[in-house]
Amino acid sequence: MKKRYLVTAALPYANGPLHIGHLAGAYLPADIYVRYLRLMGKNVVFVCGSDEHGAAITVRARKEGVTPREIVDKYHTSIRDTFEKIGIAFDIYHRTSEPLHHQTSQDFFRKLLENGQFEEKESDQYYDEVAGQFLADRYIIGTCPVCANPDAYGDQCEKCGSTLSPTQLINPRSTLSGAAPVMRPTTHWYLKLNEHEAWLREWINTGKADGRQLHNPATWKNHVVGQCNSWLDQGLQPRAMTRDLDWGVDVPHEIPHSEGKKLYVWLDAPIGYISATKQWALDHHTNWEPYWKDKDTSLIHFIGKDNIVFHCLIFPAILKAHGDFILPVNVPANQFLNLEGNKLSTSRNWAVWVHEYVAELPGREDDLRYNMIKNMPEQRDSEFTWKGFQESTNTELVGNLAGFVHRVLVLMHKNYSGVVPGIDASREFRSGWDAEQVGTYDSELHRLHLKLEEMGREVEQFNFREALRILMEISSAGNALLQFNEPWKAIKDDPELVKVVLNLALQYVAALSVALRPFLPFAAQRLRQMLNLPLLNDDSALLDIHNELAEGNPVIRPNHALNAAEHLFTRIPDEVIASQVAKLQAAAQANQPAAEKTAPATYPPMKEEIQYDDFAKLDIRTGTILEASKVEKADKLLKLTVDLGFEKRTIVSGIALHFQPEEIVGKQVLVLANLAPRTMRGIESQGMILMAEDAEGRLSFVSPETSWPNGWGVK
RNA sequence: GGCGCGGUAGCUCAGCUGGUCAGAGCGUAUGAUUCAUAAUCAUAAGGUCGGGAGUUCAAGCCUCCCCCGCGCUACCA
Repeated sequence: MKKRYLVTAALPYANGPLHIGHLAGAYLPADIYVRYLRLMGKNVVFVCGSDEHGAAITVRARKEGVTPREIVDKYHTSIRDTFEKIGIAFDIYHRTSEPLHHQTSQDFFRKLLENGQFEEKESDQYYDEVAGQFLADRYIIGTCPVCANPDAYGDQCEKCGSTLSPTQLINPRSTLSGAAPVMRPTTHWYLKLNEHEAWLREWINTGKADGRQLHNPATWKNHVVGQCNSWLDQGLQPRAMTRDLDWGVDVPHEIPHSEGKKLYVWLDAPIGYISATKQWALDHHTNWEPYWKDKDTSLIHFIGKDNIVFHCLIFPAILKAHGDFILPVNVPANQFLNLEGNKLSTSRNWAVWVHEYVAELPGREDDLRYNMIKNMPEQRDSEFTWKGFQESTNTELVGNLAGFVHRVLVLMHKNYSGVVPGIDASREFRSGWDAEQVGTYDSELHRLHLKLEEMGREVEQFNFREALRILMEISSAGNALLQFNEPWKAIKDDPELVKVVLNLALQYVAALSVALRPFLPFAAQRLRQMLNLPLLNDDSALLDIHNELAEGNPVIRPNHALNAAEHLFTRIPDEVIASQVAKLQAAAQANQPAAEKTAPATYPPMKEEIQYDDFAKLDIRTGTILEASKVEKADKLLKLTVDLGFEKRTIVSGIALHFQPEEIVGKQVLVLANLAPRTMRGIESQGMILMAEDAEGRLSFVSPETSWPNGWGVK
């Protein structure tokens, strides 16, 4: 067992609020894990913070007519408060705009440079000649090559979610000036990731690095290892660690060619974990370094699956390249959470926003946490539905758990005025775990202990759904214990039985008041209050219970006075669910027409003026498609044979997503006939078919109005 | 097209290196019960473990082919 733990949760990007997908993906599992470790008396630091740099934030700022600073301040505050309200208990929630972070990142850059980890390379990037600056991917918009959305960004299309590069965009234009950008050379520092490939492969697959066993790869999730190997097998390439950005951490100024260059996200965001730890250490007058550099520290990154490669390959490479840092022992990435059958989408407003949830359903933080843990996407994508949320709350939390707690407390007050009775330990009764079995107080306490241990093992293996299920089993067994022994009847003629049974049931409740804290921290405190036990802080309360149970001691001693019974959870009425569903749909619909309305307004800008001679260079001919077939191994390409009258041409055209080969045979088309041949997928294309494209990205052939002879010119 | 991860009872999901692995929770049905928020407890339902072929004494779990979902990636003049 390691001496200390450092747990990180992915830094939220400060250009929008938090939704339930973020929660289920990274923050909730991290929070459960950390709270559990604390209850077990472990030394653990849990860090997170806002990722506040990058072009998306400046784009948003310009759109809203404010400064980037105002954007990140707004969302940093909102996200931080939302985490607090939903009970995510970071030791520190830092931010990457802090000077401490800038220094930390720059120091990393200097160290990597010093270690010879970079190569300076020139590449061509889009440049806006009107605005006079290089364009971040996010500053370039154009038509998405996948879904034909005319307003896709250079890094991603928000309509279809495709990851893009600016050169893939059709008709790219600058968001700064509207001008068509031009390619221009620029210099950047590239991390020689290729040199790290070999050890990364070994480390990922065997857990060994530099001959030392650092982790057991069998404990890593399949999809994490799989995704890494997929990358490794394709060969790691040097990756640019700097960009031409205007909002971020400067490349240290003393370094030549650093003007205008910022550290790219790889050398910015993950280092935020380190600067957060530094700030935490400053605040607590302690040293941050053991948490990042001591072999006896377990470093664990909680992230969503979109972050696997960053955290399992690139960041470890950076840490190793630096030289002094430890590597993560696990990166338990979750998959994605869907909402009511569709992917969560910030831009389409298909989401449950956490800040709205906590405002609209106050006091129901744990209801949400419970349902999200129950459906946590641990191994595969999973689904949140309002109906399911209502069901899990009403049946499992209210019916099973709160019902159990309430009936125990009520029976305690009815029979013993709320004072825990002493018991006859030799008295036998029917076990709540099995109606056929006879149990004693000691044997049943022992069984409780085993269950708690079982739960703990699951948490340690990041199986949070299973861990929570085991706790609910304790509640069910408690209910069964009451059911089988019927204390409400036995009180008349067998009072000793009632004492044992109720005392035992109360031990279950008391154990749950601690064990539930990682999952349902608010309910756990309510329960403590009801039991008249001290509220939990982050001491080793669960470890203490383990120790007591191991000795055969109860969790609550006789003569302890309980507080009044209350409802731990309340039912969610149908109206609440109906209004949430309606709200979700209204938001989605409001968003739909808006997209259509704005679309026609964004015609591609006019290209620069040309002379007749330029036009005259184009040799456009009429032709007829004779044959058409799909190109092997290409989704978008059709191989066409076109009759130009005087000859037949083979033309490869990227229209396969729009037309079936059969339906276009015989079609009359216009062909740009003197375009230089180009080979695609091994086929030489001898020309280009002219197509019209609309705002939706639909394509139409451009043809003569009526049947027309092949091979004649167009002017 | 390539690669990765998935496709298990109505729903949401567990099933590690092949041999009590055919499971859990919810929903449903029937019965029991009334201390408890129309809560609880018991029992049941017969799911060809995406489809097909193969390896093996034995396969959700291994191999091959195919289909579907998600992610990454290639092609788009």
